[in-house]
Amino acid sequence: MATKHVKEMEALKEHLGKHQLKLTRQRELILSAFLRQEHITAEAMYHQLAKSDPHLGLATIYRTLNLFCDAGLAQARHFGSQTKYDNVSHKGHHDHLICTGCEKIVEFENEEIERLQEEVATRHGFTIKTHRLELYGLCTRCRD
Amino acid sequence: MATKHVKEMEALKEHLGKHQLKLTRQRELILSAFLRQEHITAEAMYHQLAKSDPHLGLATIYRTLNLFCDAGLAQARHFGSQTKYDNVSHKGHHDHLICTGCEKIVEFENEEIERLQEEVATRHGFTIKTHRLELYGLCTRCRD
DNA sequence: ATTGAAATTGATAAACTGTCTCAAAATTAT
DNA sequence: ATAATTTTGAGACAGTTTATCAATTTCAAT
Ligand SMILES: [Mn+2]
Ligand SMILES: [Mn+2]
Ligand SMILES: [Zn+2]
Ligand SMILES: [Zn+2]
Repeated sequence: MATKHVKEMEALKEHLGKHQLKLTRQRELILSAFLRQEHITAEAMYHQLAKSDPHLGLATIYRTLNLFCDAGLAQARHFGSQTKYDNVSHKGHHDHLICTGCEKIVEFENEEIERLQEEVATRHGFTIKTHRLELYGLCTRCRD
Repeated sequence: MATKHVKEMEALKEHLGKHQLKLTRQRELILSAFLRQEHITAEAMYHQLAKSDPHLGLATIYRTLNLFCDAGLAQARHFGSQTKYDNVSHKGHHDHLICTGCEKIVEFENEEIERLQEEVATRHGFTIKTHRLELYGLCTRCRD
């Protein structure tokens, strides 16, 4: 465990240092759980961690996942009814294909689309900071 | 008022007819208000209509705007914290540029992007039903 | 190692948005 | 007009996330 997720841990520590925040047992725990999962919700992580740490509060998980967003490790996504926290620390930015049949999520990047987005923005005098592209449909399996 | 929004009124009536729903004073009122605004929230409309119709219930507005979505006149968007109802009756499908400085929203269409989306989906075995593309950034005015 | 200021936590209350309930009212077909 | 059916409005309720605050933990300075 000391060998895994070192880079992300460093990134977190750097953010903490810059904002006079502290490194706690909970933050380490939640980071480790976060990096082990994709597109996880705060509640899902709460129940998952409750098995080994029954007293970890839900509020702490929300706070910490939001902290990861501030630190640039995570990004909040609004697919279903609950916010999903997406790991963007090792992968860079990416967008999503979402199957409305089985909830499967496929990540993709397409720099041609990204380029055209810039073009559209420029044409309207905008400077893009972020964007969100989600394609909803049916995967192969669910189409049959 | 009899001359305006006739087409949308017809579309609504057609949907009502097909689903044994009734045409009420509230539905006419809310349709008219809806077509007068862009990207409006249920609450904003509630307060707006309260001036002339203090007893129009918030639930009725939510129900009716959702009805418009079913009828294909409206589309729910999730920009801010509240759902915005977007008029798609006369315009067709479109995506959005959103200024995080002044909340300005610019609509755009780009069939090249749409085509590339299809391509990405196909490559992953998906059949797209809908999609959502939102570009967040600063407009000309807010950049200075 | 101890101290103490500052940040964090966990439990829970509260906020917020949207839907559900249900009796009363309105609509539409007969 | 009558009656069957749908709709409405008021408020209760539900789901998700944030705020509150006393107790605990961290960490920098002794
Ligand atoms: Mn992702
Ligand atoms: Mn729009
Ligand atoms: Zn599927
Ligand atoms: Zn602006």
